[in-house]
Amino acid sequence: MTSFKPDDKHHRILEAAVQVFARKGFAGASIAAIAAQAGIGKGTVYSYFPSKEDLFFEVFEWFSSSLADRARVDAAALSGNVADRLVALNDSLMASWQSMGDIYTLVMEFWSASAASKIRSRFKTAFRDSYRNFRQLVDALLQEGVARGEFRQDIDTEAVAAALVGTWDALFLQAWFDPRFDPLITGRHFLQVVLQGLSCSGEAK
Amino acid sequence: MTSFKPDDKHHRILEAAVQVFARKGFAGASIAAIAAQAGIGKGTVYSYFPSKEDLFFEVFEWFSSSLADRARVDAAALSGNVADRLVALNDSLMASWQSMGDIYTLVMEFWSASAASKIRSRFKTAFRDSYRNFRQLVDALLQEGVARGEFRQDIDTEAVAAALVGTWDALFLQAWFDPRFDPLITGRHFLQVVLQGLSCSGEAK
Amino acid sequence: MTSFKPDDKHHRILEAAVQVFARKGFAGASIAAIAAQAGIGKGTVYSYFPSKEDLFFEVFEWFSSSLADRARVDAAALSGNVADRLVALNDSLMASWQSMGDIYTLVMEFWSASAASKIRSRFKTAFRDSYRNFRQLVDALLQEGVARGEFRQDIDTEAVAAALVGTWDALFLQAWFDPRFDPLITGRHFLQVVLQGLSCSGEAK
Amino acid sequence: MTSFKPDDKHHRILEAAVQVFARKGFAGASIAAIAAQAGIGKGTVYSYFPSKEDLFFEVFEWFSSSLADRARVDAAALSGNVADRLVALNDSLMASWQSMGDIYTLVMEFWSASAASKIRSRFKTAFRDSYRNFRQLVDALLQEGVARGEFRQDIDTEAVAAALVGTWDALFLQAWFDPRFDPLITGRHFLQVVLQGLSCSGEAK
DNA sequence: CATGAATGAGGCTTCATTCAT
DNA sequence: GATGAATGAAGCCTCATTCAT
Repeated sequence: MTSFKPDDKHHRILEAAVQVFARKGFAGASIAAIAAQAGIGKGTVYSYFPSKEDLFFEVFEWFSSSLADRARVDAAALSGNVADRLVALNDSLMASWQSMGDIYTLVMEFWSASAASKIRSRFKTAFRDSYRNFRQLVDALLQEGVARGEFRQDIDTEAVAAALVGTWDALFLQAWFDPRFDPLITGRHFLQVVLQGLSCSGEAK
Repeated sequence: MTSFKPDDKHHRILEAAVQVFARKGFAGASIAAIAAQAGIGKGTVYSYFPSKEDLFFEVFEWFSSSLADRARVDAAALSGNVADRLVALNDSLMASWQSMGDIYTLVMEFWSASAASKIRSRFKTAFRDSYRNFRQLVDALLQEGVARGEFRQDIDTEAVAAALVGTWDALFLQAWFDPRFDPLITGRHFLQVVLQGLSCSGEAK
Repeated sequence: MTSFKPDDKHHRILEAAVQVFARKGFAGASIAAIAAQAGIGKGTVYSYFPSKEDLFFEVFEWFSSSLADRARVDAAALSGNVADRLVALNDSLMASWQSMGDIYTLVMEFWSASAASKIRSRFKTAFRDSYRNFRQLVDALLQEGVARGEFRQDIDTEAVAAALVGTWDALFLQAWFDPRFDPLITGRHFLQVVLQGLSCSGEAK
Repeated sequence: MTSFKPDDKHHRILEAAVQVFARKGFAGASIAAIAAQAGIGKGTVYSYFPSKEDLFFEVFEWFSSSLADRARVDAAALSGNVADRLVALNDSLMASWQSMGDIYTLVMEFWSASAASKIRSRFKTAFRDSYRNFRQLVDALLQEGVARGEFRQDIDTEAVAAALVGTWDALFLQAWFDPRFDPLITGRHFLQVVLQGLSCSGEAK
């Protein structure tokens, strides 16, 4: 997950920061700990990052773009049936989160930072854009489904895209709190219902 | 939203803490600021709460049980059609979040606290239980729908309940990041699709 | 050891203070703890004692005069042989300390207070007088021994008195640090040597 | 008395701590005051000592080992006559204490710390060992005196050693309380009596 | 009189950041 | 460049003391 040119100091620090921020949270992580984890001196961190918050923000950017890349690749990977591609996206995302292991806690730290850190507006903007992008990606998929006649014409693809994106987020959140909870299967089962709703022109309500 | 008997000191402090934690986050909030907001001396806080973390946790408990109460009431309010009740729940939840205003950021602080604070396990457990309860509440609704013949027999109600709960969470989160985003309408539109999927027995996939 | 008219509030507080100061030291003892131990309200302490330090000083005075009374009684009790009376005094003092149990730590707190508390000069003066009195008491005994012909004429009774007083103090101190150390027996054996030195006109040095 | 390599920060802080603890006591001394006395920042203290209590304990260790070294040297210095060496030890100890000046109050703080501080057991153990060592040192001297025929065979050298050690402690304590009191002369005069008692085989009691 | 709620000064400790080496 | 020693602001928390009830 975290792979850089191993000798690049900037990356070494970033990798270390990922670990330490994930383990201790933003407030609990000390520059000293990050430097130690990176195997360098405290002062060196400041030659590469202007402040602890900037370092944290770069961790966020790296994290966020890693995920976006992954999703983009997944969405493009399959062709043909849109429904299958959505299921594949579900599986891939859940697996992706699962593979992050301890790093997942970073997400919660990012949320918190966007709510209350000194540079919250930077986080908020980035989060907003990141969500917009992801929604667009899913929206494009859905529209393709509509175009291909897989889905009904009258659906609000933007709304469904937003909701699906959110559901994936939230399923993994619940899974993080609850070891008994299986987000992948839950996601799949739910997706079946949604796909049903997308395709059949029923009289629900 | 935050209304207590105005002369009860414990409540005064809790109210102040809600404001300050929401504005500054857990780490950024100082006991001094909370005391000032409550119009009392710093030391007084400590005759009502053993520590900053305990105070924060009580804020969480208050917040979390307020929401749970609200949801329970909403779910029970209407009778008859389950689909309508789910829509009502959607509307009520979104309105409820919306009415919280700045206080919403607390949720993100709670998530962060459950990831990295010194009392994270308390938060994790409470969150887990809180999600379980909410899922059960929605699950019960869905099962009622199945029993009443509104929904198909073969759906995984638990999965759908979990996903819906998550979707509501996540829609509001996205709305918080993005002023252009309307969670209530988005939620309704998505819900229509889901309800469609729940009711019509199609051949999606 | 600590016996007062049980319904006298002043004494109740003093008794409680003895316990708490002994257990926690001056700095570690809180007025709240003392009040609780006395079974009264915090504020009440201040109707009887102007400040924590004054309360502590009264504890000191009580302690110190209790000991002085005891010593005076012991010294007067026996008549006849001065040597025997010194041995009896040794035994009585050591038993007296021993019977104090946990309260002994107060002595160390008093020393500390006389070195560094805000009212150190009060403590110093009181300690000085208390030592002077005790030295005089022992000196009088020794002089009686000289007068009775039990001891040699050429001894510096004041020096011996001071040293004996100090030895008793210090033996018990060592015993407090070291459970293997028996101050009573050690005191007796040493006293035999001293009595020997007091009586026989030898050519040592 | 307190002399270290002047440029070693660890020692600079220790020296400053000695002064401030002696002047204000453990509870009354603030890290800020110690840092100021050392001419450094508050935070620097914590890169050399983990806590105020640890710093205090190191002051104790320094103090205690300084004294022990001194005593050991003194005891070894003279050879020949044991009686003379005991007198020399008396003189040296008293002079040693006297030269400490204000620093003497540390002893009382140490006692207090061993009675009631949070790390009392560390102090108690250290004190116990320190007393044991000093008693052994004096005991060895006395046994040499017995072996050389200077002293009688039937004396309890351990008891006499313990008592002498205590007497020296206590004489200086009395002197600290009472400016009129001369511990050196008092100690010498008393020692004459003890030496008499050690040497002449009399019939006292 | 007795109480205990309220206070705020004060102290330990942490840690982001700087800067001389 | 890299380092880590030094700093001091900032924050949690305790507790002696006051005072309204």
